[in-house]
Amino acid sequence: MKELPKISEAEWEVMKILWSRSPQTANEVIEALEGQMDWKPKTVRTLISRLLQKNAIAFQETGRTYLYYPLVSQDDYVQTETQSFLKRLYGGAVKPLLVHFLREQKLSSDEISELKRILDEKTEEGPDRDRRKDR
Amino acid sequence: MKELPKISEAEWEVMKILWSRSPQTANEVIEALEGQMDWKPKTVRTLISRLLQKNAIAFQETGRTYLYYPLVSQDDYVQTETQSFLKRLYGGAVKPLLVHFLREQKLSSDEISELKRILDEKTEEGPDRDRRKDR
DNA sequence: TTTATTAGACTACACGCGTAATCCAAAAAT
DNA sequence: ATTTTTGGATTACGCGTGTAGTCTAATAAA
Repeated sequence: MKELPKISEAEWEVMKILWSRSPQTANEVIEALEGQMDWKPKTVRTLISRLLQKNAIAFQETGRTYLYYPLVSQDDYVQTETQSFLKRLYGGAVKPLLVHFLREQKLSSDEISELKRILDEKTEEGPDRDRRKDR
Repeated sequence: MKELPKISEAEWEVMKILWSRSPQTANEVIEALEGQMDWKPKTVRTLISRLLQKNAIAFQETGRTYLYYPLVSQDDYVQTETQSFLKRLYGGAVKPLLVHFLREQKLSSDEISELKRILDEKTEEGPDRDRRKDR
């Protein structure tokens, strides 16, 4: 039940960098974002500061510079965000979203096969398992 | 390629009311939200005004009051929002999200069956169809 | 050693959003 | 006819966010 700090869209970009590798200095983060985000270095530093305030990241001091690293896991985030997104747009129901995606999106045969496999697994040992051998 | 106006979270609640039935007067919308959102009537009116400015809704004048109705479809919205959400959190890849959901969420046996059926359909006539009878 | 650079801290500022309150003209009530 | 109510328009205000710039102390360069 950890309280995940709210991370804005711009801040998210910084987090992705730190999730992909850490710890990193501000300059490394700035460099990593270069060309992809078109932000001034100061802008990135502001985002880093805000993430610090929010306790989304922390740092180890090494001499005059800091080495930043995430305090929250990307997985936790994706999980939480997905949950609220789902609630907002689909009223919390997973199935409509899945149906939507399965229908609309282009999936390769391989992907379809994999999804089927996963569904099969769930049929085997899901929590909603009906104890009969259905099918 | 229509430019969908950005709708905030609070505004979304108003939109849902109007999508569910329209046209409606401000008071009807206010009433519909009552008990569920705990907003002062003025707050709802503000949201309505902002949606007007954004051209997300419009109205027909009838005497002294207005009858509001949506200018954008919920489907378009869900579609667009889902797309950007997907991009933000899953790097645009649908499969990871689907896998995530299929794994984490509790789906009933019935739902699982339905999803399988949909996948089967896709196997039959998908655009990526590999012409072999993959078993 | 004096000067220039740089990292991080602090400050800035406009816009969107949540959350209303005030103002005004018209309609309804008295 | 005068007063009250009410719908819509306008205004308010603090917080988060995007997007930086300035200030300061310390380090690096000259």
